[in-house]
Amino acid sequence: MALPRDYAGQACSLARALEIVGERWTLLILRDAFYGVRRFSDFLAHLKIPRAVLTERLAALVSAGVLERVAGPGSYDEYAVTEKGTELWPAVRCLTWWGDDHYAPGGPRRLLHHVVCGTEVDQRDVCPTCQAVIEVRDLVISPGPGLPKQTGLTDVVTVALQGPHRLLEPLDTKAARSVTHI
Amino acid sequence: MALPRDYAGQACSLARALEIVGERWTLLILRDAFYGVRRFSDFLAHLKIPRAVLTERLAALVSAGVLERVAGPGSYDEYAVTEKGTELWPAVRCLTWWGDDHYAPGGPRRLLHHVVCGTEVDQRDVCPTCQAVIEVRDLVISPGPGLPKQTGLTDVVTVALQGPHRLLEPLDTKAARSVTHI
DNA sequence: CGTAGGTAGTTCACTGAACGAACAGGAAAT
DNA sequence: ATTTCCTGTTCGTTCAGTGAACTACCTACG
Repeated sequence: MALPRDYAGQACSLARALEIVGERWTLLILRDAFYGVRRFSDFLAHLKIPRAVLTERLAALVSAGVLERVAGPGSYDEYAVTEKGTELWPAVRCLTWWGDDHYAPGGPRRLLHHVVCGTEVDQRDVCPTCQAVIEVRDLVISPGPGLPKQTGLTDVVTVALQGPHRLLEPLDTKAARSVTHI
Repeated sequence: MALPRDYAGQACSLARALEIVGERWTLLILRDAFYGVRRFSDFLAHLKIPRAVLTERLAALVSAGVLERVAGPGSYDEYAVTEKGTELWPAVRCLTWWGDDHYAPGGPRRLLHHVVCGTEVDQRDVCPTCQAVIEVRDLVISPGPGLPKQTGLTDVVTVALQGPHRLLEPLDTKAARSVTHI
């Protein structure tokens, strides 16, 4: 979306929000973070984003408190979604839903189920079975009917998301990496 | 957000959606359209956006079917939100809510009430009183506690939004204009 | 060890979009 | 008839995005 310039003079909370997540690539980075991507190289491989832009966007998101830089299992840092960041999930979900409705002729590319009961959730993150609002961590994402098969993408994130995966749970990109080498 | 370039190769509905509404200014234009702005000059005055950019964004939104160009009361065309466009309301609302939560220390800048019962609505467009999902047209927006008073902005849209206003109802910018001339 | 390769950046030249001011043609107001 | 308003278009400048090359550090393996 938007460019790094601010929307000066707009007495509007939407403008404030867009100053944080409105720039090109930013929401896609955040979506990947919800999917469990945590490493610089994994964002890079999955999004095919210029390295300099990824560096800048991650720094901006950390600075805004949407992501935080934490020590990973190895000696490399990882980027994790903060509480403030998880509160952006509804926005990501709404936009994705709209895209599915209008630009996914084969049906949704990804499905979301409630982890405790397995029910597919509605557009408002309310579980039809449990009648309760679902936490982001209690959502499981899995490939949907509209997801193109075998598109030649072999990056570790794409491979790791071939199966169901709980949101915000770090992807096991190490395992996915070994799969691609077979 | 983003720039006019597409997010090629992303098998993701979020990327599709961002190709439509992810560019800089686009969501702010759409927000104004929900507020009832319909004329080129009113978007221009309220957003302080370069004319060439506004021309291009409006054309892109019309081309995408989010807005449609209709004959206005005078001899000038107006831009109206389509059904496809109204389906983007949840995304606009989610982002605005997040901005209010984190960047509006004085409370929400705008309040939303259900037109049939007057109840303030929750984050999911569900009316706590009616227990039903609310249509966009049934929402009334009014100035909230966090809205800065008397910021020197005298554009017709800002003036027209000083009072409560039903979403998608065309703003009476003519009346607002005469007010500013007093 | 030592080397080869992976990781997380930085730098740089090129391209393209955003910006703001000036200009243009038709409609409205007086 | 003249002026002002409205909806654009044009144009030069500025600035961000792009992709390739380069750097420094860390890890794995023989």
